[in-house]
Amino acid sequence: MIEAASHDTIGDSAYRHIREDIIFGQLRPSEKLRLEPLRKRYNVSVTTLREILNRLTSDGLVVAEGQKGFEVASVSDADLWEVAELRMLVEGHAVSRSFANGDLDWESQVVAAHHKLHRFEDRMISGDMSAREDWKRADWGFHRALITGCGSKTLMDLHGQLFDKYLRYQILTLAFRGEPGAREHGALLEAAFERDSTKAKEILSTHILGGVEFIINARKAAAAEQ
Amino acid sequence: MIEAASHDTIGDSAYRHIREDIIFGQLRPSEKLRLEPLRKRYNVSVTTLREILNRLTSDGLVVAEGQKGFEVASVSDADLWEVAELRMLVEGHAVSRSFANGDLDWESQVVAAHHKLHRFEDRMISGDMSAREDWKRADWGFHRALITGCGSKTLMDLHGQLFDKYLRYQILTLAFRGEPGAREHGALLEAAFERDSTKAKEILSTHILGGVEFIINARKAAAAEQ
DNA sequence: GGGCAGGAAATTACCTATATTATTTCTTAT
DNA sequence: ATAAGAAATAATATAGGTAATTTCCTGCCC
Repeated sequence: MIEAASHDTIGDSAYRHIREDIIFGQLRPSEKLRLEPLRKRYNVSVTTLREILNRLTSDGLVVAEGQKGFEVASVSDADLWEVAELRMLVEGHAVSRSFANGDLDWESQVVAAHHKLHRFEDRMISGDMSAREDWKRADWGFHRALITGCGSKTLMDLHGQLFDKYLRYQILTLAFRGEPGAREHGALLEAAFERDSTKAKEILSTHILGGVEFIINARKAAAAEQ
Repeated sequence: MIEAASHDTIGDSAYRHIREDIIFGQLRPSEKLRLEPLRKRYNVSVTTLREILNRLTSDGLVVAEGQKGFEVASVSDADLWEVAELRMLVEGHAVSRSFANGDLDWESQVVAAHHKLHRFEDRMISGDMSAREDWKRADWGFHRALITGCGSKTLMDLHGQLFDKYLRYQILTLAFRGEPGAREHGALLEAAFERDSTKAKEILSTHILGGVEFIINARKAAAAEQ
């Protein structure tokens, strides 16, 4: 969920790789990140690896304790709530700004992003779960498109951080809510046309809270199966 | 503005040191951070130094470009606006949550923090500018105390990041607004007693916007002097 | 059997040294 | 003056080694 830059070092690309592996669950929550095995897995030296883990620590996806090394940030319902609440706050604000500033180009981008997302949603709803990762990327793309008009890089970066953390929970629980989520996306598109940011914020809150509830139920079910 | 942990490594303490030096202007905005001189200055190896700079990059206080190395994040009026706006949003939200949850212990902490701040403000207003750094720390302490009741670590961390960035602008311009700022702090304390979060948000917005205006004027004046 | 010491093994944090690669600066010829 | 190429500089990446800490194992005692 981070764009590749033209000038990037080995460290940068390994950083993105590890970051995605955490978000997409290849590296499990609370998993101990031993340096030697990881170094081999990502084909980098210990030094470079440590630089990467330090960055991820500042991102909040990895925790480093004393001299005990690194591990993947843990997950909990409480943390999910915190992340979701902040996402509502920040994304809601960004959407307002975007609606106020966005021009026709922006509007077109939003339409394009929604179209793409909608196609994937249709496939998912009709039972084809193979495109789950692509669908998630399209979801990310649509929500990003909605806020690109906000005109604040700081705000966009912050949103990216929060969205990624939220996304990890969705991926971990394989959560696809189906039609309700898709309907909300449609309603968000409508609100964008009308530049009605109050309405958009409401939908967004429903959307995110609905997602949290869904994820928490899925987590409960998974825990009960143990 | 970051608490020292009991178990900290050389890297951790150097990280805090460099961070403070950026925020307090010892390392100037846009300053190129050459590895060899810095290594000597902070008594660490290149390896450790690079780990630290990578962390600061994720914090947004340092930027790393391609293979051109690191430099201190630049400053601009536009960036200040972005940071200030986000601080209003996040701190306002945190204050609401804090007012809703805070118990008597919390209230007492707020009183204590305000008392300390008030003393420094008196000294500053009467012309004694020697305690500028202490005053800034007390300012930080008061704003932090107001939100400690929010009950969300994610939110507190995020606020810390934003406050630090804002603080750098204040320090860089040696900004002390005097009585208006002090009055607003008093009003915030009052709002805390009354648990009136709407009022607190309003005061906070005035407080931060007033600060931004003051800083931008000071920056203009400094630029004109060149 | 459960808990608790003590020591061995593993792991991390940190440093130095070195190779490689990219960028910047300086030179030189046109 | 300008463009091309060479030299110098600086950043990235790797390896290897030391010291300190943590973790794990084993035997002992209650």
